[in-house]
Amino acid sequence: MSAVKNRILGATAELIARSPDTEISTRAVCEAAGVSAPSIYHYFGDKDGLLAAAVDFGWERFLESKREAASAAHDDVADDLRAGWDNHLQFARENPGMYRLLWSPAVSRTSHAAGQAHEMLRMVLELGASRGQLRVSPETATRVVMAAVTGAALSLVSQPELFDDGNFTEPLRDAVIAAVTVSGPNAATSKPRKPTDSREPTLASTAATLQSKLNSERSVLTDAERLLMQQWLSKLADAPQV
Amino acid sequence: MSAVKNRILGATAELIARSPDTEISTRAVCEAAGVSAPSIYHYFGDKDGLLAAAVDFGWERFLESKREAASAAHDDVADDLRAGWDNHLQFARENPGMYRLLWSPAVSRTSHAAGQAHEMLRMVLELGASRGQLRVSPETATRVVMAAVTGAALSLVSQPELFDDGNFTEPLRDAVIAAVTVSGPNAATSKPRKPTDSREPTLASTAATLQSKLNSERSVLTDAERLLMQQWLSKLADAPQV
DNA sequence: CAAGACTGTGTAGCGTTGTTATAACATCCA
DNA sequence: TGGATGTTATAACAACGCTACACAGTCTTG
Repeated sequence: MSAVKNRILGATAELIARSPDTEISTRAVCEAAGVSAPSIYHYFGDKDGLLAAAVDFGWERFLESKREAASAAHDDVADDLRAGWDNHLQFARENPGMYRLLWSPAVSRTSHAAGQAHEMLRMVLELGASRGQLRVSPETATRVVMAAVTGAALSLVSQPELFDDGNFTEPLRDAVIAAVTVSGPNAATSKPRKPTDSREPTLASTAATLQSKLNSERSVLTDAERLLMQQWLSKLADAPQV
Repeated sequence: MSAVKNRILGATAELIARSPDTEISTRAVCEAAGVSAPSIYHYFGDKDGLLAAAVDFGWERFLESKREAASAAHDDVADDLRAGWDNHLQFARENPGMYRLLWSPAVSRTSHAAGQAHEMLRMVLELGASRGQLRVSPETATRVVMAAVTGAALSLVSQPELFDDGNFTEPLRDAVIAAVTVSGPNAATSKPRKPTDSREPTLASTAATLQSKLNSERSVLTDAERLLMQQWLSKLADAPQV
């Protein structure tokens, strides 16, 4: 690949990472890369082609760095799914600008990154299906997991003020994985949920109930007591069930 | 509201719906609405303001038409979640352009639609939590459900070639709902230590339930935290109901 | 009733954007 | 050496978001 092409790609990636609103101009790319306008169009056709190439570039580098660790190394497909989910979220956190670009109307049709991720996930799931570890078809499982993880990632990078604190990705991840896989022989090592009699409230659900009641009703506690208690109730309500 | 403002808003909505790539120009809006450029800036400040207003407009109309049907009409919060989920997906399917716009970098910071949806969901979930139907805190449940449904909706409207056929949204929906709620329509009626006439657990009864569970099960709290919490739970459980 | 203030709209134009026609430059094979 | 090919720069175009300014309508105020 041409050195100039790589320089343009690198400059674009850096500008995307810097720009908070993911809106960069071709002229800024030219200045940063030390080339002039027509070079971009010579190599990438148009602006969308450049952005798509930059997204593919970043995505590919990330996948490359994680491929050996992530790809189908486990006996239980649930472990593969967990690893893939976490990697996906890691990429989104480290490259928020590029991740949002992936869903930009113009780019999403020209970039191959999303399709690649989809395809990789499907292969992992088909392997799991061949072992009888899937509760639904590999196609459906791919769509379910992919939609959930992209939703989690986009929420994180796109509305951090609503989603950043707290830990909502793990419950979602485990719920999705539990929904598409059968609990295999190794399910003991990975506990999505404690199999309880579901009509009986759990420690966590009771804590959640008390939490809301404590907010809405007057009680004998002082304000300071109530505040500290709310913190602990949150911990209890969101803690993984033991 | 000014008639001209509404005309601009309607023209913008129609252009968004027509344009496949969600990229419209202010000049096209002017021509379609029969006004000239400065009017847009007089009413909406800038282009992002116009787009955000258009998204809010469409979103608000959708919410209005569905509000009475969706809002907390059921005894089981899981039914509310199912209805809300389906409504959310319906809006995305009917207004794909606007839905994608909701996640556009510039618009998502100026539009209130996403925040409104988040808030409505949180209120539904807090009501469910007060009935003891939630497995996690309302905040976490809101984030989990919201991330999942937006992921499903965005996948549908943004990559229909990968997601449109087949039915992946229902498994995802049910998995998420099962993960954040306790199952069973009467999950709230499990026996507290201090039984009351009402089928709904009281603040005192919930505190008592948590107290016993906190003693018998391991939790994430330290010993000191648990001890102090037990004292406060005793106060709550024994306090006269207000 | 008249004068001014305010609001809303149109005209014209600014600066910037994505994009391209054209030409100069370098490199390589004959 | 000489053209053929691939790559880069100059300059410019059309369309864009946006705004300064002037004019028309309505409302307040004396």
